[in-house]
Amino acid sequence: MEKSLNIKQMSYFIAVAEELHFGRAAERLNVAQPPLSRQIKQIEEELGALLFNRGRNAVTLTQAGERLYVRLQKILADLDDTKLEIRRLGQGAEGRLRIGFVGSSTYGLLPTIIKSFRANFPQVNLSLLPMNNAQLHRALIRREIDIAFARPALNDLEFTTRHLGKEDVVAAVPDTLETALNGVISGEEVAAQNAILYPEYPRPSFADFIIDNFERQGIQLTKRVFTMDLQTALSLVAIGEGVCIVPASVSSTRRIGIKFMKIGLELEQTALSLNHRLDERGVQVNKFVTIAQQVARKTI
Amino acid sequence: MEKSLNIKQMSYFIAVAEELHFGRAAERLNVAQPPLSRQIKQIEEELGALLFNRGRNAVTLTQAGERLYVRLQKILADLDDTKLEIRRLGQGAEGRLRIGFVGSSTYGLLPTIIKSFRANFPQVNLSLLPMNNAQLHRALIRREIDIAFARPALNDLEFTTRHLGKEDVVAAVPDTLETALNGVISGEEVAAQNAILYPEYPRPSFADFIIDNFERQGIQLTKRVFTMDLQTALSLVAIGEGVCIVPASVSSTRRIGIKFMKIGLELEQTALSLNHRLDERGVQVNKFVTIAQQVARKTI
DNA sequence: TAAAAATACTCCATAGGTATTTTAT
DNA sequence: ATAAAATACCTATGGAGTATTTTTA
Repeated sequence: MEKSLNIKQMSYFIAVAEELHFGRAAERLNVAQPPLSRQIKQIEEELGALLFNRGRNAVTLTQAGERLYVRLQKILADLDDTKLEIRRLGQGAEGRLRIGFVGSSTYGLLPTIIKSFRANFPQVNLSLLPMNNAQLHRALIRREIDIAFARPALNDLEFTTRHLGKEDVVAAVPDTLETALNGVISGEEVAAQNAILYPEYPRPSFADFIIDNFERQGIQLTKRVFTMDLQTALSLVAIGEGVCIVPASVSSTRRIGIKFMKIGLELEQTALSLNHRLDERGVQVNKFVTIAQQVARKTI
Repeated sequence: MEKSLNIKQMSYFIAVAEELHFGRAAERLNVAQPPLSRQIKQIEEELGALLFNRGRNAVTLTQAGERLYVRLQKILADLDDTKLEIRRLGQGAEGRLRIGFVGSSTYGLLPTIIKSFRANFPQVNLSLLPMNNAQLHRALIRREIDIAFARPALNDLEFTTRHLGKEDVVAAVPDTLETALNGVISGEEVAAQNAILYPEYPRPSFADFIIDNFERQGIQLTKRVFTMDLQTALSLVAIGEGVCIVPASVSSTRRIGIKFMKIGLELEQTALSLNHRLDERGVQVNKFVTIAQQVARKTI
C-alpha cells in the first residue's frame, strides 16, 4: 500500500525546518536523531524532492523545502483550528439548533425552556420556527429542524417523543358571554356556541383531541368552525363568533374581547410534546432535551 | 505520548462520511470493518465529539461530523496541492533562480546559457541581476542570489566555482589610434596609453588580473585610470582617454569610436566563472550548472 | 430477529532506540 | 579531525485481520 506524508512526518519536518539542525530538532521532538533523519528522508523520497541542504555546519532549506514549510504551517494551523472547532461542537457549547413549535406552546413552557437553554449555551445558534403539526412532521423528516414542540405528539416510528407535563384545557369565550355559574362554562353552554377548532389536519389534530375529549364526557360539539391556527381562532372568538378550547397556559394572554373560563367537565389534560429524530444523537439536541425536561419538572 | 488525528484517520473518516455506512466505507478503503470502526471511535474520543449517529438502517453525520467533513476535505485537498507543488519543485521543473552576473559575461556564454535553460525549464522564474564582483560576493553570502557569473572567480570557502572556458583578452582602443603592426597592438604600445581598468575592488579584481598579466610579460601598466565597470571603461576609450583590455567576446559589440585589437603578447586567458554556494544542493541550481557546463563545452 | 457496528484477541508492520559508520568541512 | 547526519540492527507499539458479541429498530 502506498503510504503518504503523515502528520508525524509533517511535524518532524517543521521542527527541522525551524531548528535547521537535526540533533536539536530531535531533542525538541523528544525523539532520537536517527528516526528523525529517517522520516525526513522518507518524505524526500515520497515527494521526490530534496528538502534540506545538509552541510557540515549548516542545514538549510531548499526551494522545495521552503515552500513545503510555508504550506505545511498553514495546513497544520488549519488542522488545529478544526480540532478546536470540533471539540467545541462536541461539548455542545457551540453549534446550531433549529426548533419548530406550535403556536400554543409560546404561552407555556417554551419561553422558559428557551431562556434556560440560552443561559446555559449562549453560543448555540437557535432558530425558532412556528409551524403546525403537519409542517413540524415534514420538517423533522426532511431534517430541516432538530426539535419539534407539538400538540398532540407527532406519531412516527422515526421520532422519539417526550411529554413535558400536562395542563387543563379552558374555554376562550367572548367577554360578552354570560354563563350560569360565574367564571365557569358548562359543557352544554360550550356546545350551544360555535366551536372554533384548529387545525383540522393532519389527523390526529388538536381539533380531534378536543372533539373526542368532549364526546367522552357526553358532549357533542356539532357546530364546528375550523381555522388554521390558535391566533386566527382567538380572533374569531374576539368578534363573538364562538368558543375556542385552548390549553390553560394560553389564558396568560390578555386580549381585547376575550375572557377565559374553566369548563364544567372532567376533561383530559393536554400535553405539550417534544419530538426529535430517533437517529439524532448529537449533543446539542441532547442538552436541549435535558434542559427542557428539567424546566418541565420544575414548572409542574 | 499524546497521539493526534492523523492522515489515515482523516481518510477513514471521509470515507464513512461519504458512504454513511461503515461496511461499505471499509470496502472502499480496502480494510476490514472493525479497524475502521476502531479508528473512527478513536477520533471521536480524541476530539471529544460524537461524529456519527449510528442507527440500524442509517449512519448520519452529527453537527460536529458535518463540520469536520467540510474542514477535512479542504485540508486534504490543500495537502494534495502541496504535494504536487513540491514534486514539481523537486523535479526542477518549477521554481526560481536568481542569477547575478558581471557586465562582460553578457557578450559571451551567458546569453546562450540562459536561452538553453529557458528552453529546458520554461516554468522556472529567472531573475537576472547585473553586478560587479563585490556585489556578487555579498549577494551570494546573503543568499540573495543563487548563481554568480564572475570574472575572475569569487574566492570564498563557502562557494564552489566552475570555469566555463577561457578566452583571450583583446584591447579596446580608440579607432583613431595607429599601431606599428596592422590590427595588432604591442605591449609597449598599450603601456604608452592610459590603461582604463575596472573595477579596482574587491581584490583580486579583473583590474588586478590585467595588471599582473602584463607584468608577467614584462610590461608595467603605470598610467592607470580606474572605472566602475566595463561600460564606463568603453565610454572612456571611445573619447580617446586610453586603452582598455577586455575579454575577446566583448569585441562582438560594435561601438562608435572603438576598435578591438589583438595584443602582441603571450597573455593568460581570462575565464568566466560560475559560482554558487557550497551548501546549495537544490535541483534548480544543479540543473542550471549542468546546462551551463554543456553550453560552455560546446562553445569552446 | 436480522443487519450492522462494536469488542476480543492475535499478528505483523513500522516507528523508535542504541551503536556505529559515513560525510563534509 | 570532528561534528553531525546516515545506516544497521533490534525492540516494541499499535494498526489490521478473524471471530464473535452487542446494539438497534
